[in-house]
Amino acid sequence: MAVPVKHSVVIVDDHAMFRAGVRAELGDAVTVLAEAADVDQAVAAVIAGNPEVVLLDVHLPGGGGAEVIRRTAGKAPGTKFLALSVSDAAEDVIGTIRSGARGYVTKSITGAELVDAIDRVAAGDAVFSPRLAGFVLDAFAGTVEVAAVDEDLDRLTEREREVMRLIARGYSYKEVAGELFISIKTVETHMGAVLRKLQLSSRHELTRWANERRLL
Amino acid sequence: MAVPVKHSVVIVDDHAMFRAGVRAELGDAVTVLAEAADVDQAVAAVIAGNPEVVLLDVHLPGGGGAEVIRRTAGKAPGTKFLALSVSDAAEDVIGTIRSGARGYVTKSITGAELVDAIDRVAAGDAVFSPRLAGFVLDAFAGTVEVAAVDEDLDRLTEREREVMRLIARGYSYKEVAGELFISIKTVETHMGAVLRKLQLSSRHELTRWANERRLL
DNA sequence: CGCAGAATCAGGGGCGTCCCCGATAGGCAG
DNA sequence: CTGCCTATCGGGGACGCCCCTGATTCTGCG
Repeated sequence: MAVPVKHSVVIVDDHAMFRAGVRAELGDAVTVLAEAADVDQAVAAVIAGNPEVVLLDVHLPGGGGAEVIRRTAGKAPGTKFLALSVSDAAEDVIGTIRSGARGYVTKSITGAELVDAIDRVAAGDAVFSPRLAGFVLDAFAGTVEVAAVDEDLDRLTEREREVMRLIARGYSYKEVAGELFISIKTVETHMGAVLRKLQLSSRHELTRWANERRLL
Repeated sequence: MAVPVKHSVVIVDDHAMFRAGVRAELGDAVTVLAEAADVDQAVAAVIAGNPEVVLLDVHLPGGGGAEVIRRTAGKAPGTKFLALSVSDAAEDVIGTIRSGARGYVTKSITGAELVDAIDRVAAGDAVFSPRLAGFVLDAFAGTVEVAAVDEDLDRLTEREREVMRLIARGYSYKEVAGELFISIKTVETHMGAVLRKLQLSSRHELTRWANERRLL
């Protein structure tokens, strides 16, 4: 697991203690060019240092992490942004990615995982915490990276999607049957197809799956 | 600003990077006996080390910071708890104080301020971030909503609360049984009591109930 | 000591969930 | 016409969830 190059990074977070923690966890695996506590400092540090990767807090005084990306656009060639946030809310994730971040990980990440994420972002990969991948894939349905999961959804027939929506809302099989004027057995058949096609194993997982994609 | 004694502390937070940051910011102003990433580790560390002050994250896997205070009650004489959280929500603040914390500061605090807060809590003072003081005063002036939730919760026994938390997170009865080293039948008994006492009728309603009250 | 509460467990039953094995009927492309 | 997909059903089974009636042990309290 040798790391051939030490990437240059700028750490942006309004909590000094968290910046210190990131710095300590990264150790000498990367070169920390600068730290910044707000948008103005961050913009200045990124333009001045032209780092390979910027570790960017989403909730930041002065306009948020997205503002940093906007104001440094074109002024720091090659710099990539990796969002690092406590928030796993869909708005935050999608908003940050739309602004141009190449990855989004939560602060529950370990130091080793963060180093790996930095390496991958620097190499051009998109990096996301597993739980957040759904948000991004849904928001960018139609782009190349999301083709795999989007195909999962497309494989559902119209009827299967109807059943799926009701089940995800908490309806029992019997209630779905009454709602769609079909028998319970037909509902079971459709649900079996839904779970198989989406690679899920229970209605509970389906509820989470649908919630993550804002399908309700 | 001379600090005559180095207080002993235990740092409890589920983010390793934040723990590292706190440790770095505190420097040698205090003696860090141990770190803990969840409720079980925290309880063990507090009882084993009997620290003067516990820096306690509010949102913690395994029941939250309040659970740590409850489970160490009477087992760590002289130990005081200082909540250290990103959240400034009234429920979090009040709930933590009700559980027995002697102070509550947000993570935007500086290292020097945190050292000062630790000193004051160790000396017996109550320490609050200025914006949070209002919440605490309001709570002791008599708020109804928080009390209502507490009454419902208080009717549950300790074991019932453990079962409830796991079920609300999506564990099956069998998984809960394995987690708590008891039989499925016992889990069913506890769940029956939980649903009856909370006037709910299914595990799905329990999930919503818990989510609405931020008990996860 | 007797009583109450808490925690542990068993058996059995009704119903929901998920799966397997089928079947029939209609639409549509090769 | 002949598959192929889709939608619609059925039987039956395994297992999970929820409720019921029991039971034992331990602890604390008057």
